[in-house]
Amino acid sequence: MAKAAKPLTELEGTTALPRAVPRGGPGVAPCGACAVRPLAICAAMPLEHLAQLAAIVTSVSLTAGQPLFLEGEPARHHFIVTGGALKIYKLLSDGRRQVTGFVFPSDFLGLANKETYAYSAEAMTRTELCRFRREKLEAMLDRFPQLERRLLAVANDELAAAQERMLLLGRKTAKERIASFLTTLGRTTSRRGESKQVVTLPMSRTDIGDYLGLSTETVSRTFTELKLAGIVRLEPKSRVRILDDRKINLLAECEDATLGL
Amino acid sequence: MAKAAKPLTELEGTTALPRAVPRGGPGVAPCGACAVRPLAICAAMPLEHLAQLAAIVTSVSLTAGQPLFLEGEPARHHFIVTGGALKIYKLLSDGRRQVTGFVFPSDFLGLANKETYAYSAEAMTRTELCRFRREKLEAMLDRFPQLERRLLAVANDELAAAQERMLLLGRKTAKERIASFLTTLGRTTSRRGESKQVVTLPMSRTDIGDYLGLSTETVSRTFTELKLAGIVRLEPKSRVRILDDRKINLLAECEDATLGL
DNA sequence: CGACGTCGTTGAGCTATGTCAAAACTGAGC
DNA sequence: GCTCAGTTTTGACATAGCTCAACGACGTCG
Repeated sequence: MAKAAKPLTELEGTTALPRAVPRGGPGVAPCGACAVRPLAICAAMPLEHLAQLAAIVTSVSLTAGQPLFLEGEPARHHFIVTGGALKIYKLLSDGRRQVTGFVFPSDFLGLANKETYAYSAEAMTRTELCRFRREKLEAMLDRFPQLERRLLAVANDELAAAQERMLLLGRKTAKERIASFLTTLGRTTSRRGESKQVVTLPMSRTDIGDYLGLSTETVSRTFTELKLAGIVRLEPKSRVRILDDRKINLLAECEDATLGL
Repeated sequence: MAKAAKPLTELEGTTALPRAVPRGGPGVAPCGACAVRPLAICAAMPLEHLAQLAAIVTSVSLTAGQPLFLEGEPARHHFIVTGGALKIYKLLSDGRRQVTGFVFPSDFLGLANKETYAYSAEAMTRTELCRFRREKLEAMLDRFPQLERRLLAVANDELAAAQERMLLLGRKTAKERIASFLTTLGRTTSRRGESKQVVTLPMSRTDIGDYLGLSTETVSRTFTELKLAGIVRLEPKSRVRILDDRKINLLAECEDATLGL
């Protein structure tokens, strides 16, 4: 849980506090050398104008558990994650929580927001991000249609993923949810080059439960079930090794399960 | 349920069948006179170039129960609904179904699709749509950045709505789901000018169940509960009258419940 | 206008998953 | 290596919502 750390935006807003968090201003973290650029929307930026992007970015970093922003705050920034991992979530007034997504390096963070943030975002590990003032990034979109096109594609993908999640939340059993979770996470981490057989879970059981619409206990029990069935092995450091690819994909029941991937 | 009618795209694809369904080609349904344009993305089209939009549109109509397209088919078209109502849904291999959305006049239909449709779409009542070949609409986006900007805004809104639905599906009780459903539907229909107190439900109890992640029986029971609690009245012609605005908003627990609207 | 098929409602019992509580593990610091 | 706080796992029990089944309402079509 959040350790009552103040959200970044508050720390910085209009106050004159020492800027503890941003690590560098324009030019300090040149986009040209960015490791996640090929996968991020920045890849759509024409190389010769990359400096314009670098000129409006601020690099920020968060420690585990630190909120980036809270639902309902004025949405002043967009972000691109360069390292670490965050969760985004919505709360009900009595504390029930739905984690609506996990955000990883190269992901764009800021869609779905209007005047205010539509959800809260909190770092799960030490996290690095590029921060853009909204107006400035949007002006950039005007100037570089390729960038806007790319953002639309990202929104499209997220929309498709959201519908997949609705199917999961509305109609899948606990076992299917966990299986889908593992295969989907495996697919996204392998997109960034890592093995698909070993999935690292930077989030707690509670977060997984709140993501899948289950209780912590059910998540835990279901992991044990999958373990006893020989489908996964639970390894140290929050790693899960997928032992039986076919079975877990069958359980996950995503259309692409039949691909046997 | 679908009456085994063939999806529109099949009926028309490359075959030489008489085009029974499209009601008019370019120019026949001039965008200038379109009743939903002010609310649809077409509103972002500069008036003086509206003819270009009209030039690439085909008007199609569906009868109740007729599929527009099926999940997995090549996604050749985008649509804008001009009349009626559709449901979009995803299926699991054993027939479990998640209705991921209802689509009403002025809504854009086509986001979230990649090469193939990410979900199936089926008319719930007699429905009229404008149909655009994907490439052509996308070429239009290139030419009219305002249009693309508008589409991005739509995607944004849908993303926010999707997250709200995840909260509903993952964490709300049956009563809260039905209450949220009614208030949200009331809000969208009032956007198109109708009363907010009387909500018309063009969809069956089964559809509502598949939309909210509940069984038909639970939907039905919950409606009766709300009725007995004096919160709604069930009227003929699938209408629901909201008697106690405050209570239903409290139940719905959407952040804006506190607005008392 | 009456019969039929579909859809919605109600009832009764079942089960997957939630809740509460305690035990076992894990990792950070000392 | 030991301790402590937090997390995960396991257990026992409770329950919201599901399933199966019957009944009722309603619109449609002959």
